[in-house]
Amino acid sequence: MNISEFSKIAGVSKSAVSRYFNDGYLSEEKRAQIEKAIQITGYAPSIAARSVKTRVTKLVGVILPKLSSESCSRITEGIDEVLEAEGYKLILVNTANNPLKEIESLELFRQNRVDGVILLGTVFTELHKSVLKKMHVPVVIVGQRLKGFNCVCHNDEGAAYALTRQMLKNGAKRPAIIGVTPEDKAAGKARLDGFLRALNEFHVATGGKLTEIAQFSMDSGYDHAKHLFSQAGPKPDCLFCATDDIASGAMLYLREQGLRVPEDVMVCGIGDTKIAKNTYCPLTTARLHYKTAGIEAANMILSSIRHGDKIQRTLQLDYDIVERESTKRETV
Amino acid sequence: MNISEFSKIAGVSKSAVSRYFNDGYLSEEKRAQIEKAIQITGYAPSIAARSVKTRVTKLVGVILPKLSSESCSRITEGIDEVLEAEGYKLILVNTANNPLKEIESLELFRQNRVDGVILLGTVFTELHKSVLKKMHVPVVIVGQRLKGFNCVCHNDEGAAYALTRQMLKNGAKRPAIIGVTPEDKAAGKARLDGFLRALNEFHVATGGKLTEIAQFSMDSGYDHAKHLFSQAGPKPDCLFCATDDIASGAMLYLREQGLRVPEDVMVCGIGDTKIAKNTYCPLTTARLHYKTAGIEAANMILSSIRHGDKIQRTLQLDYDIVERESTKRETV
DNA sequence: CTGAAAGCGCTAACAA
DNA sequence: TTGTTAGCGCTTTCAG
Repeated sequence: MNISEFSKIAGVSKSAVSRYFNDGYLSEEKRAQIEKAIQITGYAPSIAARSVKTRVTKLVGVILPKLSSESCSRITEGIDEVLEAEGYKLILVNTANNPLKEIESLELFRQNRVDGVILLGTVFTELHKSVLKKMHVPVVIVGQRLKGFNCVCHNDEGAAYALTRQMLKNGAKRPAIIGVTPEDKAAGKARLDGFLRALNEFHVATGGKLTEIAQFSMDSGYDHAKHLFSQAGPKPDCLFCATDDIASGAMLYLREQGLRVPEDVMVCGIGDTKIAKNTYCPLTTARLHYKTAGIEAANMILSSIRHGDKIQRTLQLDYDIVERESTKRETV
Repeated sequence: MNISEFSKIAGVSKSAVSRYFNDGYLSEEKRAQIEKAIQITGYAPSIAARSVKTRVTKLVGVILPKLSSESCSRITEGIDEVLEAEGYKLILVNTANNPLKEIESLELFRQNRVDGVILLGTVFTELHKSVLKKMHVPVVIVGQRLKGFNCVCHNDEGAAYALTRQMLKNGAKRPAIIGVTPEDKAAGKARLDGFLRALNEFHVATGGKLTEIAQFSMDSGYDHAKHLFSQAGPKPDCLFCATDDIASGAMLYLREQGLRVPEDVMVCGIGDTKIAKNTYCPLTTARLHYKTAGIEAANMILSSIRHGDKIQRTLQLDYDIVERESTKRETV
């Protein structure tokens, strides 16, 4: 069923039908006729054909590294909340942590198919930047800051600093970190920087052997805790983890080894995801506002789509420290 | 840049360009010319215009109740894995547990925009069924069974039965349940049925006061545990929860009250999500194969799209019992 | 193997 | 207000 056929059934012209589904500008009679015809036929206009003419798709592409991670899904939920209210739908690409797929997807979105792209960023290569520069649709990056682009990001360095400082203040003497790749400027580099800044402030040596680089997962946290605590020499007495998931995995290992949290080892994570409340020793962490980040990113992309904002902006959302038992220690 | 303009730059006809991006029926020379022109111009064909002609969008709609739930995101991940390999993209609708939005989205997808729809189902009303019947594109339902439609679902009743039976076998005498609305035939009704079947088998009375109906969340689990344990009369000594999240919330309450798990109260959940491993007393649960469900649903929709299968099928995936500490009890 | 031309379903400018 | 008409950018016969 197409518009011509339908317009005949409704007894009006094609334009009338088009107007019905668009601006309005229509008499009540025609409107009623069309409505009746819709009841009968179930007609709905083809979005593809409309897009050819109008050049708008009402689609926004969302590229993310791992859909089943709580942070990504909460950001995406925020994005969707705003965009769906404006009649946009999300088209999703899960790159499964494969940077090549990020590039591919950007290329795919480059000229058509979507009105804008939101990229939940991880690692940016030169290739990324060059592809991003060539985009013909607005782009917003979430979770990272990249000069020359619209970004919504967290205060990663500040959160890591505050958490580490807290552990040191509570009496920890020998801090270790399980971070992620510093190629990830936010979750990797910035959080490491924050950790180091606190160490520096407390004049604590930063033993290189006490630095692990993990993947974004519980299992990886477990493995790296094992590695960390299997080394010769004095054991760490506090552990800063780049994410709650890593922290939860590390805690699983500590428990296995009969090491008490926080008495023997303090632990903290970042994110304040669901797991933090539930670990056997409730996890101190920094709440990052994932959903809000999604909402703000959606607002930015909307504004770019509508007004073609040429001036780029970076929005940083702050964290809240959530202190639970995993970093508390009675001062002796 | 459109195909006409581009074909001039490439020095070939529009048809040649179209063939390049489709079947290929093209000489090497022309192919090379086109490739060179692409390098220069960055031309890519408009998907919308293609869809108008071919009537395929290479898009599959996914409707789900809550993106940020681990089960939904894992199912979606499975769907994406299969579909993206076949060149399809996902268009996502997060209904935020609003059944009206399910209907709206189905209507939107009814005639166009997507080649197929995968619905992560919750509660089905008559309206749902009538809208589903009118769909002009293939539909697959995940997580529920609905006669007359393609479904991929779990063995909810069996899992609930096996878990409850386990607790009873381990010596529990006074079982309680925190379920979800029985309008949800899978997570609500079937799991309650399984629970009751086990009680029946062990000749345990099913005190109506020991049945709570919660939402799908940790907080709700907490609240309903509180309600359950605040009642007069003997307290339950084992607690079957419809989901891991509910169980984790309930456990938080028990801990607050100084009730030990499993010594005072056994607890189990369903799903085997990340949280189950991390609760202060590791949670016994039934692993449901979410990602596999997504993969199978994607295969089904692909098959329907391609061969227009008219005969409907229901695929049930079985569970695995994962016994952790929360249901263990030394027999006295 | 190639190009001309018709037409997919829709929107929007224009004339009425 | 309304209908006619000329495209939007592409695919796909069809004749060469």
